[in-house]
Amino acid sequence: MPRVSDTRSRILNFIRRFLDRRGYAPTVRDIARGCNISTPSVVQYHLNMLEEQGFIHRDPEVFRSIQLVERKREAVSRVPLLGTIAAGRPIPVPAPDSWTTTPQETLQLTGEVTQDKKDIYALRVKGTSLIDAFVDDGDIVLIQQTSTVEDGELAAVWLKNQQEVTLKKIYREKGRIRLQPANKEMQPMYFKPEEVEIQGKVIAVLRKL
Amino acid sequence: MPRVSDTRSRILNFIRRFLDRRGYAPTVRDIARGCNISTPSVVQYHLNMLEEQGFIHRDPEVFRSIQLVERKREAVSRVPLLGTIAAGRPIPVPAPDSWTTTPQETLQLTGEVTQDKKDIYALRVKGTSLIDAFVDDGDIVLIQQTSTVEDGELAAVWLKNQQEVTLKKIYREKGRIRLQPANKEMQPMYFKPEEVEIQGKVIAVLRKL
DNA sequence: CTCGTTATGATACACTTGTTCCTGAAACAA
DNA sequence: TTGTTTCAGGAACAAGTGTATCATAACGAG
Repeated sequence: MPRVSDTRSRILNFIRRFLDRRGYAPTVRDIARGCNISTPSVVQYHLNMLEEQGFIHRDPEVFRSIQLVERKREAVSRVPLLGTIAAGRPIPVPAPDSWTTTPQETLQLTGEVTQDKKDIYALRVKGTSLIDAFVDDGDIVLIQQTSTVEDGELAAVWLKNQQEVTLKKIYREKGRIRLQPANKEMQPMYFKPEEVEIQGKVIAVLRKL
Repeated sequence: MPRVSDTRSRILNFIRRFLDRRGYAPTVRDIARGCNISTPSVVQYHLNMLEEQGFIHRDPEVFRSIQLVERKREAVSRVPLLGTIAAGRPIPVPAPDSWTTTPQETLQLTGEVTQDKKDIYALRVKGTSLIDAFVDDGDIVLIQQTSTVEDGELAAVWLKNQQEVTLKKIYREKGRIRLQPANKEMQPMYFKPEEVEIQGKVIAVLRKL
């Protein structure tokens, strides 16, 4: 982390305040006025330095394009709440392109929660069929749509014979698949590979009270 | 919610995509190009309509000042992670002013998760002593520091005699306090009012996998 | 049909804004 | 000294940009 000169930290703070209060970035002349700098060229000079040092990002020639790198991690992504997950119903898995177009309920979550994963969606849990995964009625499950699940990861699994969905840790063993409940006191279940259908990977569980 | 014409919803979607991808708002000419509109004046016309209908906000004469009203709630707040919650240890409850001063681990969460509550902090759960509240080892519990808890709310409770902390729904009955596990199959416990100490209210539970 | 509303189009103006080029001061090392 | 780096100030340019004006088309209500 390079040191920041006095003027530059004043500029950074001004950008922060400006973004918080106005919702968009300041121009070089806004900064000049706000930091008692008499000319845009000085601001331009410091902005170039700040960009070199990795504090901000700008798109050349684009007005009001200053972005704070420190706020990139606070990026809020909108996770579509696609439906409910219940014992006797398969997980609804629509086409990814319909996620953004269809106006539906969305959760606004930080990367802190989504862990910066892409292609994730949320489902609300209905019923107490998932208590062996410590997931209660009303909880929200964040699922990453993926076909490849590592051994030991918590997966959303559709059991074809039982016509039932569960959340279990998955282990591939010779000739069979072991589904291990998160609750260590419960026994694992074994299935043939063709009996289970992996719907996705559970990224997070959110319970709002 | 007023109806949105076809062109206007296309414009709205374009603004959404532009904000997501670039981090700042488009100009009227950006929108014109992106929505196959031949002239800025048409975009201007629709932007005025969208502002009247309350979908967007603009600062007059300011470039790239379009803001989506639907995204006003995305405010990110930093929630301090104050320590761990374990069976045999009381909940650490430091003075609120030390939350902001001491540099510690913080979670960046949207109002979606914090439910816009104030005075909240987070604790990481250690051990499986809270499984009767469907809270597993490693989960993060968001707690609002408050002395008043409504009946039926999930509270963080310190049991003085047992020297133990639990998360239970609290009910005040005549001469005693009933602590009801979230797990409906488990039996409630009864205590004298002076035996329990309410530390706060559980706002949310977050499990990252 | 006529009329009013709504939507689209072309053009132009005035201002905003990023950028560049120049000068110069201050600090510091060789 | 000399040269280099960093920072500040002034002025101006070229392009970007919000906006206004006028004209025209589409469309439904009466």
